[in-house]
Amino acid sequence: MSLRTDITRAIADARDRAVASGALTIPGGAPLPAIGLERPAQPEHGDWASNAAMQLAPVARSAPMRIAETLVANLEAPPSVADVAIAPPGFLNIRLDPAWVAAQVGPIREAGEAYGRNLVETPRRINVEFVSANPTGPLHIGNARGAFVGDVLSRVLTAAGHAVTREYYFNDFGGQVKALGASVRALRAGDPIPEDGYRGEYVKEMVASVPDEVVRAAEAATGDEVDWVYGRWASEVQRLGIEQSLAALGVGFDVWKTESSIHDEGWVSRGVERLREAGYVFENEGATWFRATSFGEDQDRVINRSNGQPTYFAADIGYVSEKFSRGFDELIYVWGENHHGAVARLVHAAEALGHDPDAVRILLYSWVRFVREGEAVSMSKRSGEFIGLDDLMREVGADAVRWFFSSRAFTSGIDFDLELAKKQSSENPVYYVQYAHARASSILRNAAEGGTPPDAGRTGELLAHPAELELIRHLLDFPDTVAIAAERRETHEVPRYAYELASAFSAFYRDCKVLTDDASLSSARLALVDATRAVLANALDLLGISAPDSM
RNA sequence: GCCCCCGUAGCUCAGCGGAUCAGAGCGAGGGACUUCUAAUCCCUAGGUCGCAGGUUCGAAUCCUGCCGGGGGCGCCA
Repeated sequence: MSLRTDITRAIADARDRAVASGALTIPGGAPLPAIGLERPAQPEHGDWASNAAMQLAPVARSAPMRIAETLVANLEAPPSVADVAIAPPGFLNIRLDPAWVAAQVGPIREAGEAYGRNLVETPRRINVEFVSANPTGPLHIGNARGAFVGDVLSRVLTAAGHAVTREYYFNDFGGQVKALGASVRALRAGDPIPEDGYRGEYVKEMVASVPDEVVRAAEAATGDEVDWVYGRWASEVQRLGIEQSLAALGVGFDVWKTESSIHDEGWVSRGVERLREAGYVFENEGATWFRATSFGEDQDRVINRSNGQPTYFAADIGYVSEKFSRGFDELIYVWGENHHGAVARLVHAAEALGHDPDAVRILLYSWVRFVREGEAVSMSKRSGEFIGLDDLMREVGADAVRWFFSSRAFTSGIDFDLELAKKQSSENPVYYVQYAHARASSILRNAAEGGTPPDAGRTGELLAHPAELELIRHLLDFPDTVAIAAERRETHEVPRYAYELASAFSAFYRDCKVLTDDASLSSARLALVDATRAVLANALDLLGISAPDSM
């Protein structure tokens, strides 16, 4: 499937043969360690290197160098491999056959958009829920990270071959909706906004456009219901705005789910009933509780409050059932780390409902600290003090923002300096990658005008320059990059890869003139340019970033 | 008090199921444009990988303790 898996498998086979023939003994039948394979930094260490012998040393109770020799003696190398050298303290340094490498241009080019796709042997049905910001105001820059982490992760999982459903969950049921409604009511009446109300400009804008039927419904209502009437209307307005903002960012969703629908369709009551039958629910002090302590948590969790209102957790119980009922193999939740406290109870509730707890994966991304000229910018919808996501995209640019968020591990807390981002916008590495794509496109255009067609038929013999081979080796890395990112549910390796590919292409451009008097060589190099252009486009597509034909 | 992330070059961050890892981008200094796109390329500078122990033949990477930053520990979401 990929070079990495080919070579790894060959080493594993060599090990197994050695064990079968008695050349390698594993005392006590100890479990075999995984075979590590990496791209060495120094070229003299080959194209790939494996630490398999050193990993095996403790379980085989033998010297790494001797094991390495045994592995090499039993190795049936794939055609891609030219030779395998042993280096102290026991590395296998693997060198690829340059002619084989050069001959891969054709297959990569033919695969085109399909290259680096459908890599997994067993596709899974995966639900990715992300953003899920409350519909109490516009998206602000605090929501940006979740949006791009979820979006890029979904793209990578899809590319790897999984069936991904992207989902947004609207909390339209909780007290924050009532608080939003109370703010609208207060502003309309000229009263002060309640303590827990919302103070943003957008609330005032909404107040100016409350439809007549909403006003009539509110006038007909009594007590708290007045706030709910305004709140339901206002949250629906915000919800539409959020959908538009996300669409403008290129962040798409397949399913928009509301908390109220989870309640209305009975998922919550049925879920709680199932938990009750399983013995995980009890009543105490007028409230209904989930016995989280059965799963090692330090306290039990309230499902229904003593005032009769369900908690957010109640909806989570219903929602997790509802999601599994749609046949997903895995549920991914992209949450901000402030939800850390809710992780254990959700996983345990899923387990108590009879689901595989490992199928519920919660990815917590760390907070972004937004800084403007050294000062932290506070972000609060209630105070109305925040920077809109739409504003950020206008200020800094969508491609630069996407690159910024997708090139960092989501577990790292990061600083986002708004002034610096604007200043460095033109220096952003994303443009470097796009530029490489534009440059490749330009060469292909020139060739087409000059009547030189790309031809990958003889690249195996015609392409041998170090810069050519290095570029092709990078192209060959793409499927592994996608597969590893998908497997780890970590996508920040993709921008890094894209940058390195662009860099290898720049070196090639510097060292190898594509359009020359030698028609055969030109055609072969054009095929390489075309393959590179396609892979750059594929990598950028994984990030949701455009691949321009000219800049 | 307990739990979870994080601490690596001036800045922003990779690397962290050990070895063949001291890395990238930006910034700083120097150089290359009658070009298949200079939004590019080449060179230079720089870090006791927070601190202290431990495990190991070998630790940025694993363990323990401290220090520092962030986030949790609600009948809030």
